Amino acid sequence: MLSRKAKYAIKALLALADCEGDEPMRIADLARAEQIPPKFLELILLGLKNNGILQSRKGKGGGYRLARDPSQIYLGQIVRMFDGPLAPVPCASQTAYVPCADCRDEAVCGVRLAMKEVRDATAKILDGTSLASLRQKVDRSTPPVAAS
Amino acid sequence: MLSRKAKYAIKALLALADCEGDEPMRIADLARAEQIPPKFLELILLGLKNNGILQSRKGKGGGYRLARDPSQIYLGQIVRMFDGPLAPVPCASQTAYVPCADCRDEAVCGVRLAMKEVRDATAKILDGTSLASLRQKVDRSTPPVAAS
DNA sequence: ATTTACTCTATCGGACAAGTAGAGTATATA
DNA sequence: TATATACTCTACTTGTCCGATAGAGTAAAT
Repeated sequence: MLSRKAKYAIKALLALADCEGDEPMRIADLARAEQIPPKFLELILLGLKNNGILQSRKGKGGGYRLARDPSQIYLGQIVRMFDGPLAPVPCASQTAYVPCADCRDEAVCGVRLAMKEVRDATAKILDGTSLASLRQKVDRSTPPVAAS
Repeated sequence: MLSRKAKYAIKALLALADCEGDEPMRIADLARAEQIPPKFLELILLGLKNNGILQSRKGKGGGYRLARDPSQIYLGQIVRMFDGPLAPVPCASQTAYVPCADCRDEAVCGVRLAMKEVRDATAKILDGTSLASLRQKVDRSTPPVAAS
């Protein structure tokens, strides 16, 4: 399950990637646009900043903007930052491997083997999807509508 | 994250699939073999029985056995039974779709789009892996060792 | 009749997610 | 320099759910 934090983070980042103006966006505006509790979003954006994904400016005219190009920000990093490893079980994680206590012989563990497949598939998707490519996908998946 | 319940369930089912003797296995034996708290396993096996995956026999010589052939029991069903839908967000679920409150326009939601990919990949793996095929995979992935 | 083993309900502690509150700090602008 | 603006940070609350345990009850074999 994706946490609200991760979900909100991705939504906010997509919004920031969209408004390509170099002007930073305020927390309050972002919160209103994406229907996120403002104080909660505050926490999330702070986290993103502390992980080098956002830059901030204080004071009047301040706010947040992306620290890198949208094509260089991958969902995998965001999800891991808020929700931890992608693998459904710690013993199947690549980035945060932890053996499990109950497990006679890991090499013969069916759960681990199946979950490793799930992890690999998930990682392939999330580490291969940047804000930029996700935006493109959304555009492409939306059927073109005649201008009204 | 896979819950302990789902994990224990898969391990227990694999053990039951392995000991192909038609004799039922007792909770206590299964618990010992797989390092699972017995009373906890009890709950899990009961759940599996109530979902038609196991059969039970009471009294002396009783215990649990698979209700179907191992090739007809898929991980997807087990995981969903204990952990709910596979999709990381409810709005990306196929079997238990629920729209999310915060979402101006679902058709344009990048989170949903990306998570639908994750769900599809996960479902393809888990709904395509039976106890029997998982067992084969384990056998194949274990490097053949000279008999000692 | 008695032992064995599953059946079911209730309960508990602890962890963690989601959200809130409020004091503090840096910056732009008048 | 004064002041409003807007980010920074810590702490706390509240509720939910997971993992696990306890114990009384029921069915079946011998």
